[in-house]
Amino acid sequence: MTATEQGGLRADARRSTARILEAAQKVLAEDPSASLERIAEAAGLARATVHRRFASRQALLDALVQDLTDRYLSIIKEVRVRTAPPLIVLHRATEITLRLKYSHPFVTSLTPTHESPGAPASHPRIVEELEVLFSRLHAAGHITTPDPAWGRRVYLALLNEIHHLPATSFSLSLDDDADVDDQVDARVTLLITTLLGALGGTTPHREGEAPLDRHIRIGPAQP
Amino acid sequence: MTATEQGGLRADARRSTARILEAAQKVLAEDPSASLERIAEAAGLARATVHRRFASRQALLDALVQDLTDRYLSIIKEVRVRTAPPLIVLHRATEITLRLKYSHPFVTSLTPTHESPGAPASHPRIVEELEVLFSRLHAAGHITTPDPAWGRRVYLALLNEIHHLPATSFSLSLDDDADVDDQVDARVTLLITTLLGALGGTTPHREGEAPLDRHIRIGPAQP
DNA sequence: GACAACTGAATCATGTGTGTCTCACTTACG
DNA sequence: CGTAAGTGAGACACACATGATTCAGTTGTC
Repeated sequence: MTATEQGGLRADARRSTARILEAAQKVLAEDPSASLERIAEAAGLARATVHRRFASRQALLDALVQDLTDRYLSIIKEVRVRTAPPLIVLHRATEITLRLKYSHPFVTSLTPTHESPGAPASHPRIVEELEVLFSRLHAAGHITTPDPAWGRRVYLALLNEIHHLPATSFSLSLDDDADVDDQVDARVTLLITTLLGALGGTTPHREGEAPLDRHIRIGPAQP
Repeated sequence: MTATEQGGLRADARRSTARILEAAQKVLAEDPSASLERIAEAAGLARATVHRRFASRQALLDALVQDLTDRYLSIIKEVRVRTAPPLIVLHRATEITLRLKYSHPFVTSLTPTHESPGAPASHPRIVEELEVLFSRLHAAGHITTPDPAWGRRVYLALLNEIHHLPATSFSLSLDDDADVDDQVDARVTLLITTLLGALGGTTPHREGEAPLDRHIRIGPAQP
């Protein structure tokens, strides 16, 4: 059900739609105006099939967004935006979002109004979650910026930036799974450090200090 | 000479090129894939004329970039990137860049490789100036981030973000000249405050404090 | 295994943008 | 003022993406 309501379709038809969506990701990520021909080719299908599964180009794009939104909303539940400690939420949500940006590079640059640069905002529920998170961060004192909208914008901008940051900055290959995890962790940390510095009253990243450690207090008191 | 080497062209021909470039700005800013037809219309000229002045669509886009780069490089000289106090440089350069982004909204989103999101980087000399500025900021202790590339990226991202920030955040109309100045000043201040916080060891914007005052020391000592 | 569903390949229609060309006209400039 | 340069309007060729349609062959499913 991740891929936009598949009705009483036959198994191979479902496979086709999935392949098309996946291929569209890759191709459109490199060239947002790529033709359906090229998408079909990348999917190993005939162009006619693409037209059969999606009534129009726009319908395909919509399905792409829908698919991503579905995935995102289902994953983001685990983060417990309203109850978990806000810095934990920030960390986990960032990680999830970043991973999604890596696996679905195109859709994340599809925000209809480019009110935000290239982030998976747009969807009202996602924006809402963001607002909750940031008001909680503010209430907890991790953020002191008066304008909450600015805070969210900075976050999304940095998210985008950290996403496009070349891998060489972290000097690791992208093939190995473990390395990918390291990549993500390093990026998330850098992003959060930067964000809290940008918006917060705290003084982040003085040489070799892990800033989260000073903010996060979980579980029973430590002696 | 601001508009790409005009050879021995007649006066009206030069006017046409200027009109086309100006119209292209407006039209392409709203729709980057707008047809030459629409650009010609916006310029009050026939489509044929556009083709006469610019051999191809790509040539027009190149001219657009060239034009902006020329303007930018000529203005940026006044900033004295290498000699003026780095925070002053940062402030003035930001203001200039922001104004340019307002008056030339399209080209600023034309960076060929989207290595950076929508900033007027790309051109090697501009990148170079940026590097100088940031290394000076770092040397002066205003920035403590180890990775200089990340600093530049954050700056460009924030620049872009502050540019697209809706005017309502500052509650002023965009028609009056004075108001525009206020807008720019407010935005530049917010950007620099955020940037220094994000990258620096200093603690920025605690309620109602003007952060620059703590960093900038110009002229003779104050009693 | 039979039938329905799905696919591939090929064709056709349509729309749209680009770029060229011509010709009557207007405008700049010496 | 006269000539050369520039423009507007229209026609034309061309490329390319989208979308519909048809039909023979393949594949899922009951």
